[in-house]
Amino acid sequence: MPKSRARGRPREFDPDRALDAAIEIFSERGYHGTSITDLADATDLTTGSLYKAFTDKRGILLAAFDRYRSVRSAKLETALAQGANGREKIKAALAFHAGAAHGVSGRRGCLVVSMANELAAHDPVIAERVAKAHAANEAIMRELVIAGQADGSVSTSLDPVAAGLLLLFLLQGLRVVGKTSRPEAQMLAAAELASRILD
Amino acid sequence: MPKSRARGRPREFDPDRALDAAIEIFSERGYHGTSITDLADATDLTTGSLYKAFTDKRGILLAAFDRYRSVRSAKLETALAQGANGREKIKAALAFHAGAAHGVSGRRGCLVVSMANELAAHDPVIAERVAKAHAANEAIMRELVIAGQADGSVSTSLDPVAAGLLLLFLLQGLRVVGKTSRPEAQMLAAAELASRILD
DNA sequence: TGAATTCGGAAATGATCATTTCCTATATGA
DNA sequence: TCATATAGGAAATGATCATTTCCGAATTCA
Repeated sequence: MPKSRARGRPREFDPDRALDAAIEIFSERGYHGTSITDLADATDLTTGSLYKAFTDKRGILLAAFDRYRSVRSAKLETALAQGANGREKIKAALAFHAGAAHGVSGRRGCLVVSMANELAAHDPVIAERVAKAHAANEAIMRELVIAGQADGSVSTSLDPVAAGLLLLFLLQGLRVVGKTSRPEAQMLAAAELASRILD
Repeated sequence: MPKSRARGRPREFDPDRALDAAIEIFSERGYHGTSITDLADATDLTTGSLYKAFTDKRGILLAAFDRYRSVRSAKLETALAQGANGREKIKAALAFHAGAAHGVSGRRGCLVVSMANELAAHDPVIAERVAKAHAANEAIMRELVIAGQADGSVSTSLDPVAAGLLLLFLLQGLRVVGKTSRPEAQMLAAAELASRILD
């Protein structure tokens, strides 16, 4: 049977579109630097509609954070699929993040980094989501190291746990430095140099 | 001749002490997350005294930023002096930052990272100071690579420019991940693994 | 068709914010 | 000693903030 429609007047806007705008603005200005009016302007919605859909400002952030994560994860997955072996996949991940850490998207910044810095110390829920995001990326890198060791593209003398965390540091640091723009080639060259730890 | 005292009523508080409190609170809560009342409470001063000494909220931040940089730089210098050669100095720098990226100071965070994320995109003056701070740390790391190549502790196949930037990514990333606490040993082991790029 | 429900939207609310003002206190310099 | 200048401190100011309220519109269910 087809799922029955919701009860009252149907929502006229796409919440995901609104969250995409929220992601941009929260990433660039931070949580406290963004007002509901800013969000209403960016989404072309009234504050009432935002409150009805997301409860409050923090609700908008939480939803935006989750969407940011899922969108970025999907894009990373396709980038990783390009790599033929563990080492190549690690280089693809580094290139993926370096690609986001320059120009417009570089200056906009990463929402995970932004929330880690601004809110993690005082908001346990945000802290947990940030920690989960970090743990997920760390795990991806660690598994790529292990896969590379299995396929012979990564040295077996490398500790996968420490290497996974090291690569996480790198990914996050790229986005911090990227806030004050650098040429793409420079970011990429430095990031890919990290593959030397795999020798 | 002894420098003559200033004209009016002498200031009763030590501005550097006030800035130390401002550094802590700005690092932890961010600029927009910190109110003048918060600063007045933390410094045991009235808002009037803060405004007389630092002009406005942004002036407090700017002064705090400069003080943070000079205090941290001095501590890094002494940490580096421990290293016998280029490689050891690089490991000392990594250990120095890893040491700040866990526990209480880890959760407090780095003011440079915080300002890069929150304000660099919209405040050109802050952006320039952040860029200068990054460039300074990058230069230190680059020069250590070059010194290591001269003393034989670092491979000459390494590009010092790219390596300097890579190490900067690492230092900043450490502070981001450190916001959601990790055990010191874990941070240190991962950070020091970066010395593999020097082989 | 009509009761129930949710949405869109504008205006109102009360809190908090950065900053200023005003007054008193304490110093210098002539 | 008195004019000048700056600090300390409390209270006032006006703007902005997040959130709520209220009302007309659009939809479902019986």
